[in-house]
Formats: sequence, C-alpha cells, structure tokens
Amino acid sequence: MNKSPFNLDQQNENTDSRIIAALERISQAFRVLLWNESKELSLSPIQIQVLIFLLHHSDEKRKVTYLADEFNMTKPTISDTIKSLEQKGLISKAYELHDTRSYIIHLTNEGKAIAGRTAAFSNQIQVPINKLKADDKENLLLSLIGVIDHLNKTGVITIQRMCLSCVHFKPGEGKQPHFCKLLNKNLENSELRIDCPEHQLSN
Amino acid sequence: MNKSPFNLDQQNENTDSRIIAALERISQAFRVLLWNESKELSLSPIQIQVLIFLLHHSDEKRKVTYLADEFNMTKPTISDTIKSLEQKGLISKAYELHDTRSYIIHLTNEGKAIAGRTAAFSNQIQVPINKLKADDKENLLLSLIGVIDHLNKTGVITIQRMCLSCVHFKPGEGKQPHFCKLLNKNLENSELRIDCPEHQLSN
DNA sequence: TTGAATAGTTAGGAATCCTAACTATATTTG
DNA sequence: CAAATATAGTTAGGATTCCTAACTATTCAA
Repeated sequence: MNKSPFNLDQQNENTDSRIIAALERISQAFRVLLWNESKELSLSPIQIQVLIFLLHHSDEKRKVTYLADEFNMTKPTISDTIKSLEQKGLISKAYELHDTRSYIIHLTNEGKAIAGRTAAFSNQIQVPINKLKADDKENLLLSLIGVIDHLNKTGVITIQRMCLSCVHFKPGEGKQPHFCKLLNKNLENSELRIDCPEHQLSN
Repeated sequence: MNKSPFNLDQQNENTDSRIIAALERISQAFRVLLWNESKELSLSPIQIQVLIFLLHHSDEKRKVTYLADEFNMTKPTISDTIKSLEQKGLISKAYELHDTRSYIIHLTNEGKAIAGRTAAFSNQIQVPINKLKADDKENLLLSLIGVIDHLNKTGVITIQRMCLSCVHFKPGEGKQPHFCKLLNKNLENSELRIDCPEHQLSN
C-alpha cells in the first residue's frame, strides 16, 4: 500500500510539477499571512486587501465595480465590505457630481494608518527575495510575468495592469531594451511593471 | 490628487516589490481557479484540496489532524469537511486496530475519479511554465524554494516536506551536487523536492 | 490506576460570498 | 424628447466556511 522509497511520487517527477507545487505553497502562505493579519485587526481578509489597494491606486479604480473585478468578487460582496469599512470609520464615500450613482472611496486617516501598517504583511516574503542576486531576481520576475500574462490571456485573471498588455509598451528585441512610450524611457527586464498606475489596455 | 505619469507608484519602485506583487497575483489566480473548479463540482474549495491531497499522500498523512496542519485549519473544520465528503461517497474511513480513536481516510473510486480530473485545475499554470528554458526553470524553482524555506523557518508554513529540511538531505557545495542519503543518489537543483513522500524533518 | 495527552466530534455562531431582485441614474435611439 | 436599455450600487436571503469552546473516547505515562 505504501510507496517504496524509490518509487517517485507523481508530483516529484518533473521540474514543472515541482514549480507548481511551490507556487501553491506560497499561495497558501499569502492566505495564512492575510488571515493572521485580519484576526489581529478584527478585519476580514477582503477588508484588509481593499484598504491596501486603496492606498496605492487612483480615483478611477477606487470604486465598487472596479474592486469587484480586481478581487474577482461580486458587487454585493464588495458593497458589504465597503459598508463595513465605513461603519468602522476607515473609509468615506465621495459622491461624484457628474454621476451621482457612483462614488469614490477614500481612506480616512485611520484607514490610511491601518493600511500602511498592514501593507507590511508581505514583508516575510520580502526577506528571502531580497537575498537573491540581481540576475536571479530578474529571471524570477520574468518567469512570473510570463505566468501572469498567460493567466490574463486565458481569462483567469481579468484585470490587467502589466506592461505586456499596455498600449504604451514597445517590447524590446534582441539586445534592444523595452520602451515605454508614456514615460518616454527604456525599461530593463527588472523594471517591467506588474501594477502600473498608467496602464492602458491594448486590444 | 492624481499622480503624475512620471511619479512612480511605490509598488513600482524596485524589483523586490514587483516580484511580491507578481506572487500575490498568482496566488489570487490559484484561488480563482480553485473556486471555479469547486462551483463546477458542487464541492467547497477545501473539499477539493483534500481530495487532491489524498490522491498523492501516504497513510500517516491521511488523517484529520495532519490535514488540519497541512491546510492551516482547525480540526473541526477538517472534521466537517470529511463528514461532508463521506456523505457524498467520495471518501471512506478505515479505523485503525491499534488506535481506535483515529482512522485513515481513503478515497472511494468515485473520489479518486473526481480528484484525478480535478488535479488538472492547475494545468493553466503549467502551460507558461512549460515554455520556460531549462535554466530558467531551475532558477525559478530555486528562488521559490528559498522563499518557502524562509516561510518555514519563520513559522508561516508549518508543514515541511522539502529536501532542505530533511534528515536524508546533504546539500551540495560548489560544483558538487546535492545528495539524498535515502535514495542514495545525487540531486540536481532542478530535482529538489517540494513535497517528498519520504521527507523526515531534521531538527 | 490515576492523570495527562491525543484523536476526533458536536454545538453554536460570526463572517464570507453568492444569486436574485431592486432603486436610481445615465445613455442611447427611434 | 420619450422610451428602452445599460450601468452603479444596494438589499434580502441563504448556503458555506471556519472559528472557539466544550465534549467523548482512547491511549500513554507516572
């Protein structure tokens, strides 16, 4: 019934499977870290994620519908989350003049404080990455970007803010570096963005 | 209020942060894929994860307590999950003779069928990884292993089945490859395991 | 053989996140 | 310009997740 020690488990047969297993493990770590953080602050995981997101993104992304897409949840779920955050005094709604159905979500000072403190929750992942050599970092980032790009193309992840899918991006060829037409500057591999504030989806 | 296009967002300032952002995105993808899969099969995400886990692991790991540790959940949560899977006819309990408190969880044929079909849920992640060059794969794996090893050491992930924390493992130095004392063979970087069935924790 | 540790369950409840149906505003178009 | 349609967000209600606390039953240790 038990496997012989010399009989490799399927998951161990090739490097690809091992990489996927590693990514799964890391995904789980994110879940655990987020869950720990949320218990400490008496906030739900999604509430924390929303707070952190609000800290770094511009007005047109600070809306219920956008957040629902961003986190792959329904609008009611986000609506509830926002209501709860408002009751806790961590965000406020700013209704817009030209469209009174909609509003922009702003962090209150307390909300900013908590989001800032909390954004450090991924520090534990940062430590081992920081130790890598520059070349390895570049390779790692490129590999991960490749994975995400594929997930974008197959529709698993809907929201896109990476250079690879941006109208302003001109990919490098051979020794020529990439180029961003908006920033008007060359981009090294290690400068490719995952979440660019200026991203504009190319068709 | 809006950022100037030339004012880089904090998240874009350095490669480390971008790598973390990428890992977060991929974590989210796993969550989405798992959730989609679970809707299709009318199983909860944790139920699916348990089924897949049972497909690949040996008797001493097929128990409530072990599963609870594995997935960072409480025993009652797993207990419920098992009860539900049993009612659906996907697993059966085999009580042990020497300890009647405990039982080993076995997949039924139907359970195996579903787990097997479902294990493919990560195929969408496999495609882009498969495209990488061998060198890049090795680098990617090593980098991820470094991250996981750190998460293990800091207690974020409790269960460990990687070569790096195994009594049978003798790490390579310089050009000398790693060595597994149990398999009695050299291990290339790309052969380092994430989830070895023979893992034995070194102190 | 008594006390402590361990495996798993039950009970109850807070929170997550969904679908369906809704209000209200904005946009299109005939 | 009025009617139809689309869009932003909310409400209501419910299935599910996952927890804590308290429990039973068994095993191990002193």
